[in-house]
Amino acid sequence: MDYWDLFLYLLLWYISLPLQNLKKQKITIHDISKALKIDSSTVSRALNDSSRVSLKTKQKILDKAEELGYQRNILASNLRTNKTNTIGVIVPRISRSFFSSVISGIEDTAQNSGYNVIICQSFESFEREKKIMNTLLSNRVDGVLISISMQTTSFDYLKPYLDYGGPIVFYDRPCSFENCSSISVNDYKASYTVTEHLIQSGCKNIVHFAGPQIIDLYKNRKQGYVDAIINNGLEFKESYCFESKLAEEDGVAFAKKIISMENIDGVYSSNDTAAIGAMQYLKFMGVKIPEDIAVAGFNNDPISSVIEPGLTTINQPDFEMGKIAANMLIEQIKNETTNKESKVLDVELIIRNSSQKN
Amino acid sequence: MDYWDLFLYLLLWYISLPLQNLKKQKITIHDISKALKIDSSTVSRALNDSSRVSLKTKQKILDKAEELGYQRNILASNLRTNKTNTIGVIVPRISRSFFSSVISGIEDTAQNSGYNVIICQSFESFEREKKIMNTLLSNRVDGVLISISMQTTSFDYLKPYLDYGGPIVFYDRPCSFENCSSISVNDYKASYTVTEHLIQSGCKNIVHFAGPQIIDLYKNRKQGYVDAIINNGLEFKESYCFESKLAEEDGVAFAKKIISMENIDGVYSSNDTAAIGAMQYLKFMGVKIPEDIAVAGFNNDPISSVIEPGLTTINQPDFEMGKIAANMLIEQIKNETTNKESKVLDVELIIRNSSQKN
DNA sequence: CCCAATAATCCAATCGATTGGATTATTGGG
DNA sequence: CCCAATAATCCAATCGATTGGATTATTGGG
Repeated sequence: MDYWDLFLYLLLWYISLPLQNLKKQKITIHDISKALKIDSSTVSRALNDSSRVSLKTKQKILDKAEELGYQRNILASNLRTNKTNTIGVIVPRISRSFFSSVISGIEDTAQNSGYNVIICQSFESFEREKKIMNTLLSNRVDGVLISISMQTTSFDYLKPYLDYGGPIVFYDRPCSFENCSSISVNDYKASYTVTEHLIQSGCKNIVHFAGPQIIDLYKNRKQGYVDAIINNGLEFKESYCFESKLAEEDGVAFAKKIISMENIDGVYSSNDTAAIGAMQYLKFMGVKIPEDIAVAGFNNDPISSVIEPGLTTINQPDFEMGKIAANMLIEQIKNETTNKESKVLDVELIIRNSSQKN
Repeated sequence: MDYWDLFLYLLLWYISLPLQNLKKQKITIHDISKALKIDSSTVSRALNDSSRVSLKTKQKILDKAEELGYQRNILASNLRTNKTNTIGVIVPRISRSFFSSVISGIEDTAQNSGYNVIICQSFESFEREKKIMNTLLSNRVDGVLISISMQTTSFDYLKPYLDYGGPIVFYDRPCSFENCSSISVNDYKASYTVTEHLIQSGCKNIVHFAGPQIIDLYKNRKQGYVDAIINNGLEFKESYCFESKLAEEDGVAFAKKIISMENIDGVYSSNDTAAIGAMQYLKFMGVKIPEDIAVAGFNNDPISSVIEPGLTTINQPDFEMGKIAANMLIEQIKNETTNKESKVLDVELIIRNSSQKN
């Protein structure tokens, strides 16, 4: 008989094994409700500090919640209130220092306003961007901040989210779509300034590394370059413009072309990454910077101050842009309105040795 | 009478105004259910491709869902199934290139396995880390990947999440806590290798920029340095070890000290950031690298190949680490088990000019 | 001590999807 | 054509928190 007992005991133990690995049941308001014999609605109100609950009861409930280790189930709360207190951020790549600063700004503001942030990388892929937008909609984020990918030309994929009533704010790469707000820097003016700076430094034949022209941002940067060239009495040549995605390899490839062109004495790249690729190759080939060829970039990546010579570039208020973008979005979420608004921030020309011929 | 009609019309229009800004009601399975006179449970099963629904009905439901623009409400689904298909990632800073590569690896694996990723930055703050962990628990993420902050010494704040049954995997900065898995590189061995390389290159008095010694990772790196020094017949001096958070400014500050020490001929920094800060200052002061002082770092930041001379450093399999970490976590989520496992990856010494005296 | 006014608490429905079990419809062998 | 076996569909409860309205308890003036 003792053996039988032992057997039963072992059997029960064996059966219970898989259960030990299951997620423990979390404490809910109903547990508190039962423990105190107080209706769960009152518990809910107490936990939300409602004035409909007496101080005495509130304290009892809070104490019990603490004691049981209660943790509000946000999923249930969100479902009921139809809010998630979460904003989605779509970013081309977080590894670009510009974007990671913007994100820090966004997080800063969001946290102060009680919002969570979901960061998603599109890796400059349109397909990925569409998928992300879908996920964000499914997750019912309260708003979306987006910097579109270099491939994005159609914006229909944003429709479902807008129809749902979620606000969207474009940052860095603005685009005129429906009544969405946007925040960016004055790319045209910045570009004009850098180009003029190169000209004043003595450049006569300046090539331009342009980004994808389907993106307004890069179109504006190119236009700034074009106008500065023309307004300063130089001749604009389309053959001096190289379009690419501005990766480091693109810069290297363009540098090769430039060397074969022989008369080039200046480079203005739409970002630092490509500028640095070009500089590395030019230096490797014995071209003197800035004496033979002056170089300027855009973004003020940390790397631009480390390379030799230091790279002249444009510094953008990245952190601030993130803060403002988040503020604009949260404003719209709270007001449940969508009054279009386009903010444009000013930038700063950082002059280093790469551009100073004299 | 016509005026009255007009008045009524305007009144109705005015009343409806605020409604226009409200979020539109989304289509639910019940809308599909009503439209087709099919029970919502069948609709749900059809949308989940259950075998309990006939092909014909399934098609009808899918068509109607498409037609109405149905979008599954993930919140409701998650609440019911007690799963979120989301993993949380806590990272000190996304702007560090090492971490952004790890994240890319994590996202890659996660996406392939159907998981969403929430990225949260602790900015090396313990307080922030605790808050984030709380948010992740409240949001009931299915698992957490964490690289602890430089301030983290106590791990009690992880308890509630572990009690809840959520798995945690440490990456990059492992720590022996309960039965949590971890993945990291062989910091000790890497450190030993770099240090020995500096010695073989002719360095006799090598200082070490150490990270916070409360973090195992930095302890291991220091130990590798110490042992390499001793095993190669040099004298270890505690005064040659400078502890800091390894920011660029720290590197600059240490460089100042080094110059005043006069006999130093080598620097091994626990990260590239501080190494580069030091290099910049040393170069500025006219110290020749590597002839006067050889320098080596850790991480292989992009910047390390751009600075002159190129910085000798350790390349870690960052992207791979992210992939493996995510895989380990997802494995645990699926199996609902937590068998502790510590993976250690190997690294690669990248020799550039900053360390080659001869 | 009574009763109206106010405060505190409870009831019951709801958010949208999922799921075990019950019921109804269909199939096919005899 | 009948009926057992199987397929397809429906019923009803559930996940956990919230909320408008109903009910009960308390307060305080007379």
